[in-house]
Amino acid sequence: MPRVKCNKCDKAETVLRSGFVRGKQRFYCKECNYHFTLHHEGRKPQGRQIVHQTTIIDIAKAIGVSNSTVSRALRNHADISFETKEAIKALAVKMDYQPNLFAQSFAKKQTNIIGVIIPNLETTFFSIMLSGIQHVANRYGYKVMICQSNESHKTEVDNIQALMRNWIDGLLICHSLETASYEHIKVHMNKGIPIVHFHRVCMETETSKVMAEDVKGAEEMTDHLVAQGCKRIALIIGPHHLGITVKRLYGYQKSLKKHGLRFDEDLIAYTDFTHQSVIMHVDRWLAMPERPDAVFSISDKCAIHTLRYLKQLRIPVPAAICVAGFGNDPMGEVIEPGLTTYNSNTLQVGETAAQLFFDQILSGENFKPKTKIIKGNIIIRGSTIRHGNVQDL
Amino acid sequence: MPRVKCNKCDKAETVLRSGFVRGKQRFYCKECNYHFTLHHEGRKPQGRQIVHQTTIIDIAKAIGVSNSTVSRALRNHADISFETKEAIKALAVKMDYQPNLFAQSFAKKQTNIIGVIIPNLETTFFSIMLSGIQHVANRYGYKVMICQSNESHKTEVDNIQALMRNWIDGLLICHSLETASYEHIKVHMNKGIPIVHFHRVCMETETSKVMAEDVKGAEEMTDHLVAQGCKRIALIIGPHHLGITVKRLYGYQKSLKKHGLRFDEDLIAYTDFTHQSVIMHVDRWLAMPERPDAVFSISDKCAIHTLRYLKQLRIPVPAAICVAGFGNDPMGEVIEPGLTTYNSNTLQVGETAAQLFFDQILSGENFKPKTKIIKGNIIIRGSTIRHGNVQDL
DNA sequence: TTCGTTTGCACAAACGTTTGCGATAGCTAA
DNA sequence: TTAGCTATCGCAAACGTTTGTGCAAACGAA
Repeated sequence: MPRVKCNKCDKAETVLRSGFVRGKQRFYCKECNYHFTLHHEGRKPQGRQIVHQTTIIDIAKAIGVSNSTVSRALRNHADISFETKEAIKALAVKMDYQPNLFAQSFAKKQTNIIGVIIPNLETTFFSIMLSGIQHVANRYGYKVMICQSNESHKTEVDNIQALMRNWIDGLLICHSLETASYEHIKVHMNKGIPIVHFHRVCMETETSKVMAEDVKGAEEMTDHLVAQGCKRIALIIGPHHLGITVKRLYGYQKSLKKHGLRFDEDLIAYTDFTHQSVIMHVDRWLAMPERPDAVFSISDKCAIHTLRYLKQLRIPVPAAICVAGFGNDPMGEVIEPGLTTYNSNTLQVGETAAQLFFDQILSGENFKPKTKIIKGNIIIRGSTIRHGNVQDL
Repeated sequence: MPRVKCNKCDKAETVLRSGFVRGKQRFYCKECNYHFTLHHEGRKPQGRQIVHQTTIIDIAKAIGVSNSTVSRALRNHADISFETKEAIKALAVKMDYQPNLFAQSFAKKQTNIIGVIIPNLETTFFSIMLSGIQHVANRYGYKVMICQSNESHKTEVDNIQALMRNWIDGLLICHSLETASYEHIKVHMNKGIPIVHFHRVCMETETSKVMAEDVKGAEEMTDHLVAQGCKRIALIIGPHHLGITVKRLYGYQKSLKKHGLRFDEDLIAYTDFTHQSVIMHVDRWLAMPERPDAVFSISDKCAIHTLRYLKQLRIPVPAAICVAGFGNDPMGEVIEPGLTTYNSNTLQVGETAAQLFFDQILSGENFKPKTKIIKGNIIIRGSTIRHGNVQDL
């Protein structure tokens, strides 16, 4: 018989062993018909054992007030007397109190975190937009949580799902190339979490949107190429379903029409912006009986691929073929000849996206989604200058 | 007399008005000596009114078990019977249950968020490392919260402070240029939150570190320049206190010594990596009676500034001056002549940094900080090739 | 005085999940 | 049978903060 006393009757002779539960010896008191295990200490703290941080409760105990008073004092609530406030604040500093933002967010149901989904981080274009978002967010005391979709629709959906699980106060998204359906966005439209689209926007949803001057920019660029004497202007665009594809194609067509040039479907390359797909189309064009005399890409990255490939083939740029891009990638300034491009003010696109989010949460119920077009300007460099003395604008 | 009944004695005739409290009429019952205000509904939910998300409690009520059972069922705990588990899981799907990660983290005192502090996002070099971190983190189910220090020490300190307020499970940091003291890191060393340094590391702390082959890379590059016939090799480095400055300078000196070349302090440029500071030093060098015949920059960005500036001055590269960089910035491949550089496997640096964090949390108490050196390789391009037929390695 | 008002603080619920342990019904082996 | 076990589930604390409201004391005016 074990020498253990029953928790109820305090007798030892009626206690029997009663198996194990979760690895601990269990006992049974016949008289009380009572099962129990031994445990000496109280409830143990669980989870990773982190060094104890000073809490509001610690301060409250130390100074002899309630924790609500401490909470209000630290937040300068009017209900607390000046003296109490000062005493509490001083003690908080002395005890190195750091508010547990986590508990705070939990209580307020507000995280002060914005989720951002972008195709990837390595592309300068996207990282610059991201930087713009970050700066504005920081100004409002918000943190930014970033997910990369890697241009995969599935990853994008997964990321949204993860972010939306009560993490974020808002979502800023630039869709992946693959994304053609927007159900994953619509599902979250009624949850009260503001969603802002930027760069690659979705026209099907009632969300705020930020984009470049896609139509005007493409039109201006095509105008410029025509002015340089180009008559067969090839166009590198993205997938059919992409907004910027549609809009920049429209601007291009508008310009052609204006100048009485024929639109040739064969000069359009729907790509996924990869090196491979660009080269394929350039090869195709070069094999045509009537070669294009200009290539306009709606992405600087692809324009640079084209430019380098043409140089590799010893085809003179701009003499034989002009090359123009869109987006003002820093690399366009370094390559030779310099790449003519449209400066779409990438940083400002990011900043505006974040700003629209704050507009929305600050205006509350009666907010109507806004669409902002960020003004840009054409930058003319060597890759399109045929008759000299054209200055950078 | 107001027609209001006392909450205690239920009489109306003894009740008097008793001022206003927080904008609401207050009453007082003479007989009970009891103050009260009227309020009809119960406690209202506060904070931003978000659409109600299904919680564990909802499921528990719907199916008639306790919430602990639901929690365990969803996490596949052994204590729950197969049938119950299946029923709960099915209902969870049906009710579109999304676990509140926030409450989860709060209860477990673990956020599954890694904080990352980098100088900025626009620089390709950093955004690539960041991407590496992200990919590894995602593999482990962690999210990444990013802060930019903008090369400012104060911002860096502020960011750490903010992140450390119970937000993050770990901190990955690449110090700002200004950072020369590491007190802000040491303060957090004993909080049980793993800290990993990458790229710009801190040698004063017992933290895990990831860096490139700084000494060997600089030495190899200098060797290469010497092999090209260069005898006066100028060096662009960062501030004195920076680890990569010290180590790459050391590698450079090692090579000079090996080849019997004199070390000339005048050929060393301590910069802050800005365009301006680079140009200043290049001007200084060009004005010297004995001009350098090579410029080696420990940052590709500065090497590119140099290269472009020399081209602008019509100084032939590499014929008059060779230019070499470090870091394998994609731009080095595009510029003409191509920039010789040291490929430090930036992506892998980021990946390894994240991996070291997971190594640490997985190994628990008995973890010893590790230092990993990421192997790199020299990439030889036109900017340093003087006697032809040197192949890319 | 005495009623009416303000000031300053305390109490406790609420947030959603995890988890240590209690507890019972039913099962198994002696 | 019955003592000893196991399988399943419930209860309630704990996490740290915010916030609606109760309430006593001080204060002011009639």
